[in-house]
Amino acid sequence: MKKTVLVFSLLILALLLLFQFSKYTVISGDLNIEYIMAIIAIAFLGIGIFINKKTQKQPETYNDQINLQKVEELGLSKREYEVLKEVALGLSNQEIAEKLFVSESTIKTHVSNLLLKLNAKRRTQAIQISKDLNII
Amino acid sequence: MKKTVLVFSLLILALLLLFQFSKYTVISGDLNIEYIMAIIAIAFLGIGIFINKKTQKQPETYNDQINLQKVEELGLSKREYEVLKEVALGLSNQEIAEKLFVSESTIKTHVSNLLLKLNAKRRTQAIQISKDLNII
DNA sequence: ATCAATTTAGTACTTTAGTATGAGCTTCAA
DNA sequence: TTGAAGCTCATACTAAAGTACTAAATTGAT
Repeated sequence: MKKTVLVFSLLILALLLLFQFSKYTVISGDLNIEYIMAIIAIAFLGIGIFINKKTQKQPETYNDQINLQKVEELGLSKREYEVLKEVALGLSNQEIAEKLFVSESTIKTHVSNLLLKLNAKRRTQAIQISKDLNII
Repeated sequence: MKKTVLVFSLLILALLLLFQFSKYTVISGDLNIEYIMAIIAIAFLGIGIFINKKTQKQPETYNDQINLQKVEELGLSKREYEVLKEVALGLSNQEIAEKLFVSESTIKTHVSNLLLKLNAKRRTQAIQISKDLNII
């Protein structure tokens, strides 16, 4: 945000300076009007490209966005989904329990339910299925 | 390539048209020079952004090639690497054993060794680490 | 307010995973 | 040919994961 403001401020400044410059040169007759036009055109073409580059986000993950709709379709509850993500991180039930401040029993229950909903036999399979469905 | 030629042709055409237009308006005194400058600036700013968008390539998959060199660095044997891939598919030791026509003991040995080499505590963690290292 | 779903947690159990160790067999390079 | 490395397998463990219940507290919508 701050960068955007800065860039636009500089842009406006550049525009104003160009106005002054063009006015001066036209009046004094030093330069042909075509040259000024060309300079402005090229300069702003460059600025346009520059701005675009800067504001362009890294596309990285636009094709593997997490499909939250699928999560709902599967009937995964908020907590189950949360646990699933921890499982995929490679944590044990005990570690997940500590991370989420609940007992290991609770995590076991969640994992068990989540395996049913994902139609997986093991947590490793659940990870594989989840990746295929783009939900993690 | 064809598109690039087309875009640049249109650009040059636009530039020439602008020159003619500006010359006409300056001579006839219809418009203030500042307005013309502003129009040119904005127009070429837009063109710059447009060109940049069009020429931007999709980075797709240059970062997820399997890094076999890393496999060697880790000291993973051929068989261990094979087992690792099956583990990542979500198979149990028994299932992997059947798939590779060996006993479950053998798979357990391989998995145990592979966890050591990957510095993982569990197979799920091994999957996560392997994905990070781009070896699966 | 009430009902359904969610979250929590427990017990008791079975299954799977993982460790440690020893050992036979094969392969391949020094 | 000897030795290191890799693959195989076994036994005997311990640890972790997963199942099958039951049940209480919480939350959210009708």
